[in-house]
Amino acid sequence: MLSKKTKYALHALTYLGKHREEGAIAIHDISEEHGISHKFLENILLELKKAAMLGSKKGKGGGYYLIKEPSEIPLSKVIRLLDGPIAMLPCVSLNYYEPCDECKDETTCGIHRVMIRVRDETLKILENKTLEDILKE
Amino acid sequence: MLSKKTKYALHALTYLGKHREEGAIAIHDISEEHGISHKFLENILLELKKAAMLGSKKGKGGGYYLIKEPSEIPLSKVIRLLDGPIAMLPCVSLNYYEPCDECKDETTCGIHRVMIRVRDETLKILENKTLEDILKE
DNA sequence: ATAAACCCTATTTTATTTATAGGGTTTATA
DNA sequence: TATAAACCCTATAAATAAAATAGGGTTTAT
Repeated sequence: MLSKKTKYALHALTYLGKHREEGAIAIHDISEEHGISHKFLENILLELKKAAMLGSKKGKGGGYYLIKEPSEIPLSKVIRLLDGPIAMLPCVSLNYYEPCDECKDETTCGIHRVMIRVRDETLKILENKTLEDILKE
Repeated sequence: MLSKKTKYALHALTYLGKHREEGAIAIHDISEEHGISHKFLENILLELKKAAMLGSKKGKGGGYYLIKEPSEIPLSKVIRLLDGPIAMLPCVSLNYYEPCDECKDETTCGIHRVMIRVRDETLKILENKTLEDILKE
């Protein structure tokens, strides 16, 4: 299951995408729209900014805005940033690999093999679907 | 990520599958093989039994054993039993549906739509891959 | 008889997620 | 140039969920 953090991030990005023409959008506007605590959302937006998905403008009238085309923000990137691994097992994670400590030999583990397939199919979707796809109804 | 409970369950089923000819297998044998706490594993095996995947035999020489062909135990069933939903969002779960409380309208939510696709592709694998597939190397 | 194993319920521990708190810095604009 | 609006940072608390432990009762093969 995706964490609330990730869900909030996706909703925030969607909101920023929809209001892209209006320049910087205040945290407040987004947090009210989706009933997210202002401070919690702030942390998330900062992470998105550090990851070069968002830009920000300080001072009165400031806020956040997309600095990439929605088509250039794959969902996989957002999920990995806020949630970590997409894979169902650490031993098949591409970005957060760790051996499973229950498993003796990865190369002969049948569970491992199946989970690689699940990972690949999931990534096929999440790396190709972008914010743009979410924006269009 | 799959919980340890699910991983333990899969390993236990695999072990039981491999030693199917030997009749009832004691918890102890499995917990030693995979370094799982005896009591914790016991809980898991009981759940698997309640779900009609395992049978058990009491008394000296007793233990657990598969009561289905490995080909009749899809991985989706094991995961759902121990971990709950397979979907990435409650609002797209087939077996554990709940509305997302951040989301105003499910029918127009782009995130919802993508996650249905992820769910379907994941299930396509996990419902067709069975214990049998895990058993063969 | 008894030891081995099943069966059950409750509690504790640990980790993770979610949220809050509080304050400092920057900057547009009146 | 004061000030309000918004960014930025670190730390901590509260809530929830996962993992493990505890302890004891019941069944049954030998």
